[in-house]
Amino acid sequence: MDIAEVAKRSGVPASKLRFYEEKGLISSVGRQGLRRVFNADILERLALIALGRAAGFSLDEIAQMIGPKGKPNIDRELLESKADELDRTIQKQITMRDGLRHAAVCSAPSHMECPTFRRLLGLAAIGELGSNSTEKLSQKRRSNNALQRKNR
Amino acid sequence: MDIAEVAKRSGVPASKLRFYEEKGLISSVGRQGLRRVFNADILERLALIALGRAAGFSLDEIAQMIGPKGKPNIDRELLESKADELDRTIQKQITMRDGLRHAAVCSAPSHMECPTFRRLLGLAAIGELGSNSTEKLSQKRRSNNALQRKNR
DNA sequence: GTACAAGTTAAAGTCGACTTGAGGTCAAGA
DNA sequence: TCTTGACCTCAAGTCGACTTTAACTTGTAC
Repeated sequence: MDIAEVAKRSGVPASKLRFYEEKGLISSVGRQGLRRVFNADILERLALIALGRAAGFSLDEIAQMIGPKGKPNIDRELLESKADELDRTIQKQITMRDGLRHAAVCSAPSHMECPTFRRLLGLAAIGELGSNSTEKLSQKRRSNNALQRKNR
Repeated sequence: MDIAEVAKRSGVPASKLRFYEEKGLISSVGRQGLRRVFNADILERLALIALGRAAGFSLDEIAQMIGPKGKPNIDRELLESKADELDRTIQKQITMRDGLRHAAVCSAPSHMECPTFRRLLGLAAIGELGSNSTEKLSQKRRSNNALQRKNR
């Protein structure tokens, strides 16, 4: 298959395929002249990548998990910790969803007078909703970078 | 209160406060020399902003909702549609979480041989997990921008 | 009265995941 | 033979939400 065929079959734009190849997430079996030639199993691999993204993994994490080629070595511990993270996110979102739902039908003259809304506001104020561990990580990475820049 | 005080009380860094002011999300009551002076109600406003962010609103959306000053005019329809969106996200995440959880304990020799995992893979392949309406919107905005650039 | 910590601005940088653009190569069809 | 049009590479741009940096200005404590 050439890149256009893969794009069509998978719904993934060619630019993204090239990008993924550059990142080492996928690879072509060879070239016909300049043109990449892909094996059919690329489709499953792309699905795997999409799944990883949907689960909240970064491309780098996915690259680690599925390796440069062959069958993925997915660590069960990693899966569980991602599931846990997802679960925490879900709980927060449920809180938010219910809060929003209530606020939408609440009879209080202004949202500010609704106790439910105010409780939510309180949670938001102490950072109890928002920012999960992934975000904190990239936050940390950022400051580490800053630190390293400083120490040079 | 000066900016440091607000930062301390709210946990929001001064740089973010200046940024929010620039964006019109908050405003200081005046200046002492160069220095911004904030009224105490800034704290509630910041909580409101944090809440909006946690609910998945962009800063621009929040700006629209809470207006340049005074009490927010939050549209109930908007709240409901955000709640619905959140709900769809939650459903997908529950699917993912359960899938991950299962994969983590699945006895199949490789994840690829596990029907549950493969079902998930199938969903990912057709884009059924991933990308919610918000992402699609910014996607659309991006292409609109590209279009406009082209048409200039 | 002077040093200095803490404020100020405007511009540039960061992060991840891509997309876009410019300029080049090449096989196939008219 | 010549022209497309699909592919190629590499660099630069995009998006949102901030942070960082550089170059000032000030209120305040000594």
